[in-house]
Amino acid sequence: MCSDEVRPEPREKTMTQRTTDAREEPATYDVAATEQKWQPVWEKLDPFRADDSSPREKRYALTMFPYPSGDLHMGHAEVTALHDVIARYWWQKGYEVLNPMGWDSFGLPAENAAIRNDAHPADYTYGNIATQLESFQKYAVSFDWSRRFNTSDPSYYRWTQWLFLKLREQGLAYRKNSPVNWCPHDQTVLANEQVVDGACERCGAEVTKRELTQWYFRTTAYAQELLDCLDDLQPTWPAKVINAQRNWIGRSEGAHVDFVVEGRPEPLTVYTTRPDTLFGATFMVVAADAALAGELVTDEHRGALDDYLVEVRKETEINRLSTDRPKTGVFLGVHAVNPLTGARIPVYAADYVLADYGTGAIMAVPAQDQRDWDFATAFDLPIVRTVQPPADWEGLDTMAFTGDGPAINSANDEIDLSGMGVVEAKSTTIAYLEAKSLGRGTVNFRLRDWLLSRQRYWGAPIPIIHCPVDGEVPVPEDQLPVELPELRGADLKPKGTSPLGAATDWLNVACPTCGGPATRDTDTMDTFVDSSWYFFRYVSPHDDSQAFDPEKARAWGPIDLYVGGDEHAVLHLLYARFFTKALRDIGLVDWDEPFTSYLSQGKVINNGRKMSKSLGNGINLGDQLAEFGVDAVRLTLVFASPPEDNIDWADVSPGGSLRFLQRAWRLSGDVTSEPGADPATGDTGLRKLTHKTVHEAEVLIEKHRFNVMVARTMELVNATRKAIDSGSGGADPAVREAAETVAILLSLVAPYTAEEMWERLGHRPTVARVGWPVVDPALLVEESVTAVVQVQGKVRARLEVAPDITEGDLEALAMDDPTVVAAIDGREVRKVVVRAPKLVNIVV
RNA sequence: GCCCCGGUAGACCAACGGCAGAGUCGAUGCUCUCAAACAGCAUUCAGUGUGGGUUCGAAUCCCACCCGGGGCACCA
Repeated sequence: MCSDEVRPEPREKTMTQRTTDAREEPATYDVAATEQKWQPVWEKLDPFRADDSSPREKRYALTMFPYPSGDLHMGHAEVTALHDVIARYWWQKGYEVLNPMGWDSFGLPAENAAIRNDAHPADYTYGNIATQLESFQKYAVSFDWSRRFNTSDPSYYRWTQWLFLKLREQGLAYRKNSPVNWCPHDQTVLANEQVVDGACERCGAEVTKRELTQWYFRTTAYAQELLDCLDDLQPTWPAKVINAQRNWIGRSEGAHVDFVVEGRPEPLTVYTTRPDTLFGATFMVVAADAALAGELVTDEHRGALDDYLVEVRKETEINRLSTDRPKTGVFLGVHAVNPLTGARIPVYAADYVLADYGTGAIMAVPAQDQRDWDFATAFDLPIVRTVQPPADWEGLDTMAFTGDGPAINSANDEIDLSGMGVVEAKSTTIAYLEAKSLGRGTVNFRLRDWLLSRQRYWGAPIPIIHCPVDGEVPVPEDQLPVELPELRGADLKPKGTSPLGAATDWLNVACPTCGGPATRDTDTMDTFVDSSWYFFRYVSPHDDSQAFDPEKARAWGPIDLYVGGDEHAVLHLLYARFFTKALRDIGLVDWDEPFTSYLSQGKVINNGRKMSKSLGNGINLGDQLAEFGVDAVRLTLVFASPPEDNIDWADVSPGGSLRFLQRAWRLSGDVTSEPGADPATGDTGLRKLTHKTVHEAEVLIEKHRFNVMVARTMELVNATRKAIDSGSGGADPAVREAAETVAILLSLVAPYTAEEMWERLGHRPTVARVGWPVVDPALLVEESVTAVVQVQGKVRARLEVAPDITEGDLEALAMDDPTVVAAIDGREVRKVVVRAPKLVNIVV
C-alpha cells in the first residue's frame, strides 16, 4: 500500500478493550476475539437450517452462487451483506427461510489456471471452494450450509445432463450447422449473450465467425412469453434489468413478403418492418454467408461471391459492427420482381445483412433506410421516395428519410397508399399482401437460440453418443452421469476441438441402440446451463433419485427474493427464466417465473474507478476484515447507499462504522435493569421512538432501503445514549427495551456485535432467532403534532395541535394566530387550504 | 440513433405534492488527557443540473434541454 502514513492506526489501538480503569466499563470490545467467540457457538446452534416440514410460512431467499476463483472479494461481501439483511429479517419475522449457498464450479478460469500452473482444474476449483467456505463462515451469513453443492460434482451434473436430455426430448435442444461466434483466444464457440461489443465477454478477444455444427437450446420458442412475463415482474424487478431484457429479446412487428425470382420456382421471402415502403424496393440483398446466397448465385457470378465470402470471413465482429464502414457486396446475377411495381430488381449478396435474423434476406428500400441508401449510392442503384419528407428537411438529396409522412409514388392498379401515414400504409399493405398470398404480417425477435456446446474440458459432458448407424443417441438415463474423464497430466490447452477427444477410452463406446462402435459427444455444456437450474436443486440437494423434488419445489418456490449483480441482467437471468418455463412445460414445476423479485446490487469501486490490478486500486476484503472486523465491513456496505447504487470505497468509512458499533455495544453495558423488566413503566418518549423505529425499519427493509434502516437504528442509539446520560438513566426499563431493540435491529447487519450486546443484556444466544419486536400501535400515536401555517406559501407560524384536529378547528386556530394575522396584513383572504393536522396555507 | 435510470450541503445519502435534512463521513472549535488515541459536546455548509409548465403549494408531477450511468444497434 502506498499510503501507510495516512492509514488508521493499527488494530491494538482501535479494537482492543481499554482496561485502564478497573471500575469503569470497558469502552470498546475486542472485535477479533468476539468473532472467534461466537463462530463455534453458532455452528453448534445451527440457527438457519431450513426445515422442509416446518409449519411456518416459507420464504426462499437466494443470492447468486459464486464462481470459485480465489478467495471472496468486496463484491461477494456486498451482495451477501445486503442479501443477509432480508434473510435474517425473515427469520426474525417468523418465516421458515431457505437461504442456501453453493458453488458454480465448472468453467474456464479453472481450466486456464490449470493450464498455467500445470495442474488439474479440480484441484484449483476445490481448493478455492474450501477457502471461500471458510471466509463465508467467518463473514457470518445466514446460509443453510447443509444444502451446499458444487455444479462440478458428478452428483449435480448428472442431473444437468438429465435435464439436457429432457429438453432434447421436447425438441428444445437440437444440433444445427450455422455460422457461430468463435473466440480465438479461448478457442471455443460462444453464445450470442457472451459476445459484448464484438468481443468475448470473458477474455475480451475479438470474436470471429465459424461455420460449425453445434448444440442449441431453443430459447426462441419462449421469446414471446419471456417478453410478456416482464410486465408481471415490472413492479418487483429493477427497471434497468427489465429494459435490458426487453431490448435483448427485441420484438418487432412487420411482414414477410414473397418476391418472385426469375428462373427459380420458390420465392425469395424477406422480413421487413416497413411493408408500407414496398413500392420503393429497388433491389434485394441476401446475407453473403447464408446458404441462400450460394443457392441463388448464377455460375457466372459464383467466383465473385466466393472471393467476397473469403473477405467477409476475415472480418472480425468488431469491424463488421461498425456502421460507418463502406457498404460492400456482390451482384448474384439474378433478378427478382417487385410484387407491387412489377419492376425487375437485382439481387445482391452483402455482409450488412445478417444470415440468422429474419429470413437472411431483405428488400432494400434506399429512400427510407440509411443502410440501403448507402448501398444504393455505392452501387449506383435507383432510389424512389415513397414517403414524403417535410418541405424544410435538409436531407432530401443526401439521406434516407425514416420518419412519418404521407405516402407518395405508392399506387398501382389494385392498391393506392397515396397520402396515408406510415401506420395506415403498413396495415393496408399487409392486408393487400395477405389477400393476394404475396406475404403476411409477422412478428420477429432479435433473440437467438442459445448455443450451449463448448470445446473445452471443465464442464458437464453432453450426454449424447454419435453412432454411424443410429445417429445421435442419448445416453440412457441409468448410465448417467457421463463423468468427465480425469485427463490428469493431459494437455488441456485450447486447440479448437474439445480436449475430451483425447480420452480414447472414454470416447469410444458401444452404441446404446445397436451395440456397434460409436463415439461420445466431446463437447461440454456452457456453464450457464449449470446455473440455470441450481435454485431447483437446493430444495432437495441430496436427492439422488431425481433432479429435485417437485413437492418441495412447490413448497419453497418460487424464489421470493433473488439478489445479484446486473452483469447478469440478460445472461443468467434470461437463461434461468427460459429453463424454468421449459421445466414447467415438461411438467417438473408449476412456476412460470423463477424469481418473484430481484434486487440488483451495485458494484464496489474505488476512487471513481472499477477496482483492477492494472490500476492498482484494488481493495482487499481480507485486509478490511482484519482491520475493521466483519460487522463494520458489513455495516459499511449496507449503510453506504441504496443497494442498487455503486459504492465508492473512497467515500465510505469502515472506521466510522466500527465506532458506531462500539457506541451501540456500550449501551448494553449501561443497562442496569433486569431482563424481563416491564417497559410499560419506563420513559414514554424513548419507548415511542423505539416502537416507531421498529415500525419504520419494517417498511424500509421491505422497500430495500437498508441504508435508511441503519440510519434509523443510529438515531435510536443516539437517543438511548441521551436517555442514559441525561435522561431517565440506565435503570429505566425503557432503556433496556431500546437497547434490546438495537441488538435485534443490528442482528440483521452486524451479527457479532448484536450477539455480544444480547449476552451483555443478560440473554442467551442467539439474538438472530429471538423474533422481531412487536410494535405497540398505541405508542405510534403522537399526542401532538406541529402544524405549519403558510401565508402565500411562506411559513409564518407553527402550532402544536392534536393529531385528530378537524380542518375547521385548525383553520380557526391559524386565523387567530397573531403572526399570521400580521402576515395577512389586512389583505383579503382568497382561499384557505387546510390539510389537517399538518398544514394550513392562506392565499391572499 | 432508439430505449431505460439518475442528478439534493465539501463527500455519501434522507425527505406520502406540504417547514429542504434523518443518519454518516469530512472540516473546525471545545471537554477529557502530561500529550495523544478513544470517547463526548458543539459549529459549519445546499435551496434540489438548466429552462418552462401544472398547482394554493414542486426536490417530488408534466415538457424540453444539459450532464452522468446502463441496455440495444448494419436486427431490415
